[in-house]
Amino acid sequence: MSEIPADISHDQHAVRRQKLADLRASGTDPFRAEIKTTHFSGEALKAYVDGQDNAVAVTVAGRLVTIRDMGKSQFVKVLDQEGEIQLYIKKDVVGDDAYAGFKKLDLGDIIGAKGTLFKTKTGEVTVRVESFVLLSKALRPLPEKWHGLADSEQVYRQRYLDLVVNRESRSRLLMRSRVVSSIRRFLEDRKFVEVETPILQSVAGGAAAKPFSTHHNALGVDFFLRISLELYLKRMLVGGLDRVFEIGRNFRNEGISRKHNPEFTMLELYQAYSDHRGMMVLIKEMLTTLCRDVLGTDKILHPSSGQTIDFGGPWREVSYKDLIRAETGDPDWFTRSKAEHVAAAEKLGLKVEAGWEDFEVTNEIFSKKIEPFLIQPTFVLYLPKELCPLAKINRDDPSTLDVFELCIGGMEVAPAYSEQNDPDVQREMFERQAGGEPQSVDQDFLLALEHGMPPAGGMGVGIDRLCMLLAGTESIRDVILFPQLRPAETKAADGA
RNA sequence: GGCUUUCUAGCUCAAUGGUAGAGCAGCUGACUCUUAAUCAGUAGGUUUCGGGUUCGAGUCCCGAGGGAGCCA
Repeated sequence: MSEIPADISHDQHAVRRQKLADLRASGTDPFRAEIKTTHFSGEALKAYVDGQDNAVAVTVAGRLVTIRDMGKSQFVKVLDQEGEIQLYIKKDVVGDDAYAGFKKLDLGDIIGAKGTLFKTKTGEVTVRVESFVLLSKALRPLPEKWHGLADSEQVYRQRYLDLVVNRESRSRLLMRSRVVSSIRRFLEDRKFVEVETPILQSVAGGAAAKPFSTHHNALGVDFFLRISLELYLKRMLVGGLDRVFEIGRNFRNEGISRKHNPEFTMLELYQAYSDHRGMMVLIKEMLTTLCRDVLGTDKILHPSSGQTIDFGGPWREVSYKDLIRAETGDPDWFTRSKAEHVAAAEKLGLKVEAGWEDFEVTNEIFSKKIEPFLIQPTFVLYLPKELCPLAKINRDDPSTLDVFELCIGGMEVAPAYSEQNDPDVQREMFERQAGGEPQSVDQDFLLALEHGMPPAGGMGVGIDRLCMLLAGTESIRDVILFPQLRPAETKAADGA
């Protein structure tokens, strides 16, 4: 009994599996071929000498993303790390058998090709292929070539498809790599030393946030994933590393939104014998350098406000208190009672939670009515002392701290402090914040401070948000390769 | 967590409560400088899942799941 073979022509996966089986039957393993490339696509395009067709030999490799078949010749494009390059395959150059093999290739296959560079009549530098090899068979089709991949869920869950098919995603995510490497270069040029500190911590300190918890089996103890880098980097200052930084992942067990991913990347840096004023100079230099490195300009468009953010000019400096006074129209705001603050906040249309402290009511005005409108780079100086237990108290106004928060594009991009290094004051501030939960005070850090930490300026920069600014995007998911999603049942790969 | 919205072919999208369609991709064929190549032909669906209303549901209702946005 023979079955009528099923028509698989509509099923691209089945068609490709059949091609794979045919290749294997003919003795080639389409996953084992080797090639020595000589150029990335971008390098090859640059290697062409104008007017001298077929003078330069190249071997390139990449994923087949476009096929234009004209019978006895075809133009195709392959994509590699640097972008696309066009290949031209002619039957009478590669020979009948090879050409027939080329016709069997599918979009998505990874191939290598050897040939010489020439310019087509429309002026595109192209490889005239002399030989090629299939390096890896793609068993699944690529998304549509013109519209790309639009379904945001698939974009995030199958980011590799997004990267192949959506040019903007690709350049945005590659930009992030350049941001990080530009920052590293900037800091290393200024003698900052990069270190790595623990992610598993028994006290998750340095910020106010809910941590993730986990368990170490052999030690039989619970750990938290770090919520900031701060306390361990300051131990480095105690240890005599005067300029340190770390670029690393923090984890906060809170909601997920356009602006929040549970794991995100922070740069934190500490510089002995500096202070918050020194940090202002440093961050301005760093961000202008970064803009020039990555974008080649000082000015970037901020889409939601329509404004052009200018990193090049002087940056505004204003105190927290002045901003609040201006927003509320009340010059005596900071002498008024909590009840008066609550009433005024509600008048501004804000919801005030029952359990809030006085400073939280005021800060709600800052976060809802002021911060979102600070589009141009703005140093907000001298925040109320309740907002951070790790900074030095200001001498002239002991209700405030020697700190700033750099706001750009309506977001907090970089908080910086004159770091608290008095162990007694630090202990007091920790204990007040801990509110009687002794286990949440990092005693080991306080011990380190008692050994003496040099006066220092310190700063944190949210890398994700910085990238959002530079990329002109409104969603943190656009600058994170694999943003956190709810686990979904994925379509299993078949084992046919 | 709440509200709003969305889920249709591999992908991008259509379809008054009345026979589920198109473009790209696929398949067959033509074409030796194409640029979303072109031309001719052809196949492809558990409309996310489970219930319900109805003579009849992709469409209306209820529930579940995933995504997005707003709020917390």
